[in-house]
Amino acid sequence: MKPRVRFAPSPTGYLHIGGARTALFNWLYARHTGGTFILRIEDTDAARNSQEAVDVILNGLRWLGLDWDEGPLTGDATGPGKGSFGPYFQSQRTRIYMDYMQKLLSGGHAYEVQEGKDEGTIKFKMQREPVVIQDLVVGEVVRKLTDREEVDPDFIIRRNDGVPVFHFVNVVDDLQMNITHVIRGEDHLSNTAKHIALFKAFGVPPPHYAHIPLILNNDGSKMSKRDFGASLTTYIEEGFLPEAVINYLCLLGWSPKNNREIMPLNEVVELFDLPQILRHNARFDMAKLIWLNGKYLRERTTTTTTTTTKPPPPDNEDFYLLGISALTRVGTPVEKFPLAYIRAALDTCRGKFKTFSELPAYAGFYFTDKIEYDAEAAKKDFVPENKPRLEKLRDAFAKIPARLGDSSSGITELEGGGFLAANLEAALKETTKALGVKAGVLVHPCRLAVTGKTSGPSLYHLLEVLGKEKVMARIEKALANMTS
RNA sequence: GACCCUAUGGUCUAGCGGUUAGGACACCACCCUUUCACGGUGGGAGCCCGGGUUCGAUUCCCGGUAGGGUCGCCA
Repeated sequence: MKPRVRFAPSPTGYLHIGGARTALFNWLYARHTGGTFILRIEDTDAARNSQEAVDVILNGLRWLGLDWDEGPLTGDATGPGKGSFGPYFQSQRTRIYMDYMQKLLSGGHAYEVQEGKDEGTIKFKMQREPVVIQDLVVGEVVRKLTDREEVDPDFIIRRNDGVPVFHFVNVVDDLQMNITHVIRGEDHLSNTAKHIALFKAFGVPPPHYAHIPLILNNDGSKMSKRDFGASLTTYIEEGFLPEAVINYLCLLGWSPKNNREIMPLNEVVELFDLPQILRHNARFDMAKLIWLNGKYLRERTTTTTTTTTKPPPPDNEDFYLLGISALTRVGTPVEKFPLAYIRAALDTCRGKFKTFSELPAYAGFYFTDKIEYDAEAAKKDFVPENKPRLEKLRDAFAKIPARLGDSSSGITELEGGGFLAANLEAALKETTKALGVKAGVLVHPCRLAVTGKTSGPSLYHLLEVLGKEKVMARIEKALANMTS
């Protein structure tokens, strides 16, 4: 029988990065074995459930590329789904729960509490002996009763308002949906004893269990909602590439064991299996994710192109889209600039940054005329002796004719002789020669004058994209700032 | 408090009875370069502690310590 696995999140309004990895491992196992990956929404706690909260989960999984074979198609609990074991929202399965609850009651495995603090609830008669759990990741675990359970091992499976509780519905669903392998976070390991007892009471063998270690913060503390990076939404918004996030998640708690770091998902699908999952928790290392993201980003957009060279790689529309949204997100008025200019500007940034969130700081100078000079650099570069040098450079640039339409059009150009990177470089080199200085002597003050920063895209290409008008104005302004 | 899981550089990991303990991120230095980034080269940094078992333990066993998890009318 082919494995049937499920990811069963509760719609809390966000998708935890650890939950995303649980989904990934389930998905990987299903794809590796040719089994079925099921998405089930555990929305029994009606109070805080909403369609939006479910959408967060669906969108997150879709963004990661984890497609499910059975489960809801929309965030609407009463809406359409696919698969023949539905409904896939627990809120829609009351009938099923009532039937199974009845089975337990009539079989003498559960009873309604008549008095005391638990009055009105239904409790499951839990066994008093230790439960043996055969875990595919952890191995054999003998779960003994805790001191409190020693007093009363029975646990509530239906609240006094009639709503069945997690342990019960979880088991009923897994049973009714023919789940063969339960792959979930290790936080459920202790609870598994209850689940196994429940399966036993229903007279069926429990599924195989595989408890995967948790993801902790970089300092080793538990990762909760508040911690940066805990929510998958963050990665979507910060402009991470899904393939980088997936790749990183694969490497947390699992290893290809051949020193490989960057792996396409289909290769992971081939190699992945449950027994080789690590047994210890992993700390989340944002720096490594960022490095991976940079790798993928560069792989996708590595060609440095400008208006004057060949057209940008064809399938990189999303590079512009992601770039524009990153800029817009922090209030950069990109809409005031022609698309061709924006694209040309973004092209000069290709391969230079690791996440799109770095872009605004990196390329902001393209979209504002208020250049604020890096104070330390200004002290170093805007010195009296550099003033005549920068003036010389300005004069050299002045001799180069502007492109038609200049700064606003971005693509129109003069035949070979305009304000282009190659010509600008030649002019600068010539000036340095005349001055008898090294290129850096002119490059640094020029870059600072035009961008306000000490680092950024290729100077010549950036000047070309900016256009003669802006370049000259910015150099003038810088000169005015310098004392002779 | 009880119960469960875990323990290789700062982080992710390979190794699991005899290895110069391997790789990656991060860090430092140098090279490349118009800056930055990329790419090179080199470097510092590790088997949690204590007992066993063994000719020999990072590797096996026990204890401790530390971290994490669970014991809910949350999931």
